[in-house]
Amino acid sequence: MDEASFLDPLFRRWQRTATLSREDKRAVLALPWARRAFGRDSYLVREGEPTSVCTLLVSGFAFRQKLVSEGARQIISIHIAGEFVDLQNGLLEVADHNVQCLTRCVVAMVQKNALIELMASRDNVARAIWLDTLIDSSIFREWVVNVGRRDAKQRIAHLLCELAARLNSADPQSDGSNYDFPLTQEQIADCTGLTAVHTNRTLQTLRRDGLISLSSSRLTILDWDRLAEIGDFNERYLHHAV
Amino acid sequence: MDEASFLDPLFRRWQRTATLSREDKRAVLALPWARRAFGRDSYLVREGEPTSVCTLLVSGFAFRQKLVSEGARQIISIHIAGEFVDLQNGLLEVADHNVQCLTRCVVAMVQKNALIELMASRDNVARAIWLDTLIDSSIFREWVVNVGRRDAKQRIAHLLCELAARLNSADPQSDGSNYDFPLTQEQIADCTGLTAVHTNRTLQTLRRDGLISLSSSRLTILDWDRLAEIGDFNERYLHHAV
DNA sequence: CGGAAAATTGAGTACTCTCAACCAGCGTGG
DNA sequence: CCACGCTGGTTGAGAGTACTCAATTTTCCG
Repeated sequence: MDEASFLDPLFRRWQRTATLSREDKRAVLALPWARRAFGRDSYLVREGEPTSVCTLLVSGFAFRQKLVSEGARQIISIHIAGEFVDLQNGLLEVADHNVQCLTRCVVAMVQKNALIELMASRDNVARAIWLDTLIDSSIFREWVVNVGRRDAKQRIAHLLCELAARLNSADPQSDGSNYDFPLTQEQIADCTGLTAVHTNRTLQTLRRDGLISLSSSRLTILDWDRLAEIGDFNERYLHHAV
Repeated sequence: MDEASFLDPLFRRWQRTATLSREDKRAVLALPWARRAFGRDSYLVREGEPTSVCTLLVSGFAFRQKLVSEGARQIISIHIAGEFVDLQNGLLEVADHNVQCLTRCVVAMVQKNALIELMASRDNVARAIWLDTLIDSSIFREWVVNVGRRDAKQRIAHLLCELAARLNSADPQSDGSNYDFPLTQEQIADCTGLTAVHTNRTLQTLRRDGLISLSSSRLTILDWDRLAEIGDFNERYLHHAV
């Protein structure tokens, strides 16, 4: 991937929901960034540590996570290529949660200050970035609902639908009902507030019901309508976001 | 409350975490707003409806909420006086959740466009507003963790701690361990993803253990340290916010 | 090819839910 | 001023979803 196109996915993403002029685009693409690669499970952000960079996920998957006192882990969101994984820490001095790679990841790191200055000077960009974080928030809210008021089958169905919808929105070429699924069952459990064992059994009932096929990291949604209905999935909360 | 001081709580709140100049303050206080009062349970924002105003809670309590298909309700956050309840909808065309009054509320309504224009012209204000929504997000994340990975006792303890900490931070004069508690048991249940019955029983064990006293809408935290420990409460995620 | 990680299965447990009844406080109206 | 009705709180019993622990199989990766 050449230099020029490295920040392109980002720009495309912002373009979708905000109005950015040619100068805005120039300014965004002029941001100084550093390319880095990370292995599975590497930390991109650590709770308690001061934040200084913003990390754009160029390829791969990442997730947000917090640990509770007994050591249990709750995953708070999944991030796909083209998304900033830590805009949420934009103005916060100290990270309040962890961000980890789900797969191998290539990222572009931008100094937080550069981004904040860019926002101060270009209000369209500021708006685009704010919007990005607002959509993240909306997803957090839906996750509160998911783990708070749905049963195991619904939670997992909802999660599968969300990922499919976002992947599809990010790349309309892709087939949202058939994609490389980056989560282990234990991670699905941590997304949904379940145990790995119960997640396993619940996935089996989804398979038995002919809703999905999931093996060796490949997910096929066999009956989107029914899966979405079971998961009470309404994509309004994604705000046509990636 | 006279005109001049109506937006004051807001300004004080933003002042705490952002740097605003005298001109910024003038611009904020010059925002056109309309005072309105609402009764208990009134809707301030309705899911699915276009958003056009931003609502500052001047007095009273409000909450965010979403309904699932079976009709169950999940409360996503509580808001106290001095907070904007729907900045989260700032750039979103259509609300993705409901906001309701928990008690009688007095609010100041500001046209969304006025706020967005203010942000475009004053980058300090934009930053303050963004920060506000980022802190909201952080609270959402903690709630995902709370309902996802804690048991009933922990969830309720955490909720009580959070409210106390925020009230205290909003008004350092107040005694955070003894405050008017605005939630019914059914609402506590909807915050924590439990049923009202189980919430009742869990509150009883908290009382029996000498941790709290709660009756007729008055909460006293008898042993803050132990309650915070049980609830796995670490206020970092509040970012010293109100 | 071998070891580790991930997925699967079984059995027993327990936390939380459901349903249903009952009590208590309080505002309203006769 | 008391009765009524409503909302919110409390209790009991039984059911069920999800958990724990532990063993086993399968898959993945070096």
